[in-house]
Amino acid sequence: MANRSRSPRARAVKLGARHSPLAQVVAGEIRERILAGRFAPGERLAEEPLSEELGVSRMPVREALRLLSAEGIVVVEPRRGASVASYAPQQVQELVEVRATLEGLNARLAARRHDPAQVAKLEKIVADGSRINERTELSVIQANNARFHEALEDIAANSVLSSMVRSLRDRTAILFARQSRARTRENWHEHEGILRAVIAGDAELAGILATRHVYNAAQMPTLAEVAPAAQREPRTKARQRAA
Amino acid sequence: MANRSRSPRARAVKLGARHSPLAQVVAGEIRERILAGRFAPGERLAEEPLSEELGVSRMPVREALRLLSAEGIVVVEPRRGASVASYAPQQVQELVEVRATLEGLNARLAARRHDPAQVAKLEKIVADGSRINERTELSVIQANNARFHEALEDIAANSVLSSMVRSLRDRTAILFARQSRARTRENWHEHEGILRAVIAGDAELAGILATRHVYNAAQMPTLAEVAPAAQREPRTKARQRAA
DNA sequence: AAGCGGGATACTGTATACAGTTTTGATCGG
DNA sequence: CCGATCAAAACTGTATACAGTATCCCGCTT
Repeated sequence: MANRSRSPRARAVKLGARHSPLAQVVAGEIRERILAGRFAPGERLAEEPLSEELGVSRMPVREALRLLSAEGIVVVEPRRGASVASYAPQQVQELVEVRATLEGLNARLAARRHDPAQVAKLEKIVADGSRINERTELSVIQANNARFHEALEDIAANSVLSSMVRSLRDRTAILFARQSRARTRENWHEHEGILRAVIAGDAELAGILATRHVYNAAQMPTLAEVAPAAQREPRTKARQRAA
Repeated sequence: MANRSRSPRARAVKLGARHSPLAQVVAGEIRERILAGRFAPGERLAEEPLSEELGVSRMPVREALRLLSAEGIVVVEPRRGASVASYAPQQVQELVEVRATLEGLNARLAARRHDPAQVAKLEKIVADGSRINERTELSVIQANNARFHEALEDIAANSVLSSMVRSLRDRTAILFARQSRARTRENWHEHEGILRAVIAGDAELAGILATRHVYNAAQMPTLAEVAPAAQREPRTKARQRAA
């Protein structure tokens, strides 16, 4: 009963009115827009305009923004509010380093625990993937990528790792969306290689491939390639380098 | 007696009244209590009681709880509110795996970028640390540990990595607080080894030592030592809360 | 005695209100 | 024309209000 007078908030799309955690719904909506590029990096996300547009009060929006901030795709500054995260080259490098490492761990874990049922799923993904090429529709490619990652995460079975990697993927996704198109084929070949290593149970290889895959996608040199600092070479104390 | 005939917000310690981001202050307060064990794992953290106790309204408390939830030391369930995170053995294992990997990366990065000024700082920490033993006051030990970690993070200079590692440290801290006492000396020796490797610029070694250090502290076999694909259960979905 | 309503209670989710701070914009002086 | 100044507008931070849900306790039924 008591059908509330709908005066307060009745306009706009009424994304509210759902009986689920509103903040999450709102977060999903905003995340989607960010990842789709409808909100540009650096753009400010004021609470009130958003709340009006989505037809909810400021509180769920505020909470959603904090959520996204925890995911790293939004930045909240003390008395300035939220804006879409935009990463300086330095930070991109940082993100990639960490993500490469964790994707490596993920693949290694997956390979270690390979069980028959899961392997079957992987085989299927490999098969489907081989049909992908540069002209494949973007959404199909993305769907396949998503399946690849999900399957690997499922097998690795480390929820802590999963959530961190996912966050890193979102953050880098903002950046590499462009290049990914051109790398479609290599991309898939690399995925394939990783899957094969996992299927074979070769943890070491799977890890290395996954790590390198991230660096490749970022078109960035791997950690090992970058630093000649401590190379093979008899240990001659700490070598300061003037260069 | 639904009457709250008290002046709006006048009692309690008045942690508010600061002109800084209240939610952060509150988060700090709660975090401290959790890490100090004043809130036990699993204990529920209702918003209203907390807000009364801290002398602020529910909103900053709510926000603080979400913050802590992002850090992983608090869990927020849809219509049940927040409670102190409590990890099942399975998840502890997961946390350790990830943390070990990231601490390894951190040490490797630090070793790679070793610059003279920073190295001097490390030398000092090594020197101070050598005076530590089982009877050293806990706070001193903790301070030294903190310095160790901070210095390493500073040198590694990867802010993304830093924040993730820090979160993982907090989460595991809840668990290993106990054992750490007994391991004081080994602990320090291991730190020392890591620092020496970093000072020498031996990235490979520093990484391995740091990774192993985490597994040791957790008294858990390293990834490599675990029997590959030994025990495997069909991946139970999620642990439902019964009762 | 043990399970079953039924309601009081305690909290969470969301909305609204208001004070205090940035940000913006426009006016005035150089 | 450009820069400084000040006030209005736009937002954030925090408080309070209220509806809707989980919880818990207690008496009732079998």
